[in-house]
Amino acid sequence: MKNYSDTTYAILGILTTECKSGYAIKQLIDRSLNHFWKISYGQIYPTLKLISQEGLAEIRTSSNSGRPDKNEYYLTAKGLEVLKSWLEQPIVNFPAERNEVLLKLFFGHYQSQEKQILLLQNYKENLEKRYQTYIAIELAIQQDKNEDAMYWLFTLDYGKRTAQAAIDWCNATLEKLK
Amino acid sequence: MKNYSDTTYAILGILTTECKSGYAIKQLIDRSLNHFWKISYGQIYPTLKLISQEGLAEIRTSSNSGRPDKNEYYLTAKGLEVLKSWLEQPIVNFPAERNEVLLKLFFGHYQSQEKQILLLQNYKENLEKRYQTYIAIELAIQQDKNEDAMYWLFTLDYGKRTAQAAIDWCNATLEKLK
DNA sequence: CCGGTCATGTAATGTGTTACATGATTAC
DNA sequence: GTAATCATGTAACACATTACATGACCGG
Repeated sequence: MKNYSDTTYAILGILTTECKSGYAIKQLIDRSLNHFWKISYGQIYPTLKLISQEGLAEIRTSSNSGRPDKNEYYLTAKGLEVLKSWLEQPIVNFPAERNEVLLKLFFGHYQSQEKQILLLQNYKENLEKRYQTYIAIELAIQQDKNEDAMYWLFTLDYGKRTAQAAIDWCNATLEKLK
Repeated sequence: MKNYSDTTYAILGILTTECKSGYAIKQLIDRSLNHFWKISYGQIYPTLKLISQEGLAEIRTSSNSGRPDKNEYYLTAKGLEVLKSWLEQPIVNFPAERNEVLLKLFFGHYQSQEKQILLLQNYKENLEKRYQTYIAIELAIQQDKNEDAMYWLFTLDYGKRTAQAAIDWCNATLEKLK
C-alpha cells in the first residue's frame, strides 16, 4: 500500500468524525489536537485534493444560503482501509522535540543570570497557560459525550502530565540559578 | 539586526565551544543536544557557508596528515554579538511537539484494543531507553568538567523529567485500557 | 460600519531530510 | 579485507508556513 504523509493520515482520521470540510478540520485541530498536532490551510486544501484524487474520499458540495459553498469529504471504503492500516503500523520515528528554550539555556554561559531567569520565568508562565487550556478542553470534551471522548482525554492527560513536569523543572532550575 | 534561522544560531552557539568544523558540530549535537535539537549535514554545511559569507565567522583550513582537510570556523566579534543578541530576545513560538503516538491514539476507536496496547508498550520502551541515554550523557558531562556543564545538565534534567512523566502516562493509560 | 466568523484556495518562501559522491585511515 | 571513522559537500525532494486573494453574513 502507498505511503502518505502523517498530515494526510491526520486528515483522514478527522474525516471519520463529523468534521468534513477544510474549515471544520482546521477548527477541530486548533481546538482539540493543538497540543500535539498543528496544521495550516496551506496544507489542508492541497491534501484534501490529493485525498479525493486518490479515491480515499468523495466530495459532496453543499451550497449554504449566502455563505460560500462547503466542500464536504466523505471517506470511501478504500480511505478507511488506508487509515486503519496506518494505525496498525508500528511507529519508527520517535521525534525529539525541538526546544528553543533549552537551546538558549544550553548557551547560558554567554548571557547574564538575570536574562536566564527571565527566560525561564517566561517559559513557566507559558506552560501554566497551556496547562489551563488543557483543563478547559478537557471539560469541553467531557460535556460533549462523544464516543471518541476517552481517547481524546488520554491525549490531554499526556499534555497535562508533561506540562506539569516542565513546570516543576522550571521551578527547580530557577532555584539552582538563584 | 538581521534575522537568521534557529539552526544558524544553534551552530553559532556551538562555534563558541571547541567544536569548530562541520563534522565536529554534527557530533556535538548528536551526543549532547540530541534530546532537543537535531541537525543533518545538509543543513550544517550550507549554514556554515552562510555564516562565513555574513562575516560571522572566519575559516581556517588545517590540512591533516592523510585525512581530508578540515575547515575550522572561528567566530568573529560580529558573530558573537549576533549570538548574544539572539540569546537575549524573548521566545515567541512555544511550539507544540508533534506526536505521532498521540495522533494514532486519538483515532484509537478505529483500532483493536490489542493494537492500542502494543502502541503504548512500544512507546514506553522507547521512552525508557531514552531515559537511560540521558543518564549516560549526564555521567559523561559530569566527568568532563566543562565550564558550560551546569547548563548542559539543566537540559538533561528537563529531558529526564518529561520522559519520566511520559512513562507514567503510559502506565496510567495502559491501566485504563485493560 | 466594523470586526469576527464562515469558507476556499494558491504562490512564494522557508526549512529539513535523504541520497548521492568521494576517499583515505584505522581498528579488528 | 572489511567495517567504522574522519571529512566535506550538493541535488532532489518533502514538508510547512505565511501572505495573499475573495467575499458574504452577522452581531454590536
